[in-house]
Amino acid sequence: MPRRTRADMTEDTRARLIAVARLAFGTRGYARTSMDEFTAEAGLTRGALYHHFGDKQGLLAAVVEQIDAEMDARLQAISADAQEPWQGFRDRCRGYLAMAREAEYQRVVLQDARAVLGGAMPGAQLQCVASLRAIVDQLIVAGVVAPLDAQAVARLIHGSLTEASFWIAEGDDGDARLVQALAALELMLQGLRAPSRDEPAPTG
Amino acid sequence: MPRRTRADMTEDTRARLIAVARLAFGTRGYARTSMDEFTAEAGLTRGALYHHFGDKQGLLAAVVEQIDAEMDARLQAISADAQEPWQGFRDRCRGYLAMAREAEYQRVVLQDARAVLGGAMPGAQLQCVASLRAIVDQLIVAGVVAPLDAQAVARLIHGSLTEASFWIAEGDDGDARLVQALAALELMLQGLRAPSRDEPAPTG
DNA sequence: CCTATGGACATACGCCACGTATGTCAAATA
DNA sequence: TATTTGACATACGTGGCGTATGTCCATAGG
Repeated sequence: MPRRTRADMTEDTRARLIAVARLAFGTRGYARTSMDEFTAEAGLTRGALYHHFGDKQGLLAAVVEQIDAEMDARLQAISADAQEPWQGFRDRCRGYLAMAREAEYQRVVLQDARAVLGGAMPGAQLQCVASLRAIVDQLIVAGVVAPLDAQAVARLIHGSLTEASFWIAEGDDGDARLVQALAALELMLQGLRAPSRDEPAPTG
Repeated sequence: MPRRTRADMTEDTRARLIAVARLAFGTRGYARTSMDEFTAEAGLTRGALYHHFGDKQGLLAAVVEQIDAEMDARLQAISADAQEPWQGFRDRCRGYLAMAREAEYQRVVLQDARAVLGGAMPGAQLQCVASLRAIVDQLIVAGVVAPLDAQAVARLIHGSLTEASFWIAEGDDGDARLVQALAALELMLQGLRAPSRDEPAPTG
């Protein structure tokens, strides 16, 4: 077995391409990133790019997939070490709201990916949303959350959190907006809970 | 007073430019719309475009402004003729969820505008969101909604509704997803209501 | 060990599209 | 009627994407 096989070097350049693209897309944005300059920064040419990813969109898809995978792993870690299922769900939502404030995530995943890769990118095709849906499904089966469509709940929550992350990032008042958003989120999530037996159904 | 003054004709071409661009952006999307072809369809050249709107982004901003104004007017009509304040708020949210399913709105406002005009476009700078915030503010003052930050609540709701509109549009099962989304929305909105005196505070 | 094949890139080309600079003509104004 | 201003059209330069073509090296097979 040779020390460095051909497949290894190939995977290296792929990873390097994605890493440099991730940085460029995250800072300059997708449209303002030239494939000539970008590949030069990676020490390659456009030939390597189109060989591996087909076109500019394919590169963006690869970058989004990597960012999404990392985000999902971080969120799974949060919801995993929770004693109560509801707490895991709640903490995961709060964690996502905090993480989605990162400029790279907003720019690449929430802005560019949606426009370039079509409206289906976030939140369909996103591991973050799929995991959230699974958690909601478990909560519904356990009777903690009211009997609703798990997909609908997951998308509603995901949408509110992403939009809130933009709002928080717009403000320059530190974490003041984050606190406000978390308070409002708390009540909206509470509304999803299945009513206990001795609790009267809400009127209106 | 001449029958058709110069300013009238100018406004005509402006309106025609916006109308044709609105159609093109709504069907082909922003990126795939050539300014050469588009202006030709309007019976003009690119000279007229750059004279009135500065650049392609300026044209998109004008189109978004028009679409948003129309949407806001339709929503104001809904929330205006409601006997109870809460009903007006609730119906407005439901109405927006139904309207946001339109392909033109999704494509132009929710997809392209966010990426091209920056992340601040929807929902800041959008009349829809500003009106929703005002309604929430009134409900908070009236004690119907819990004491929260109206901006945060409005953005959370707006985000969930836009995301849900994409999810509904992705499905081909008619209005089944709309019904599911409305059910989940109902509970999330109920969670925002201020607790009445004889009602115990939610635990957890 | 030698050859052939295929994949991993680099190089070169054409095309499209945006923005700008310049020109023209009609309307408003004095 | 002379002048100015604004509403367009025309022409040009530039940048960037995708593709076609070429080259080189690693791996497989005899």
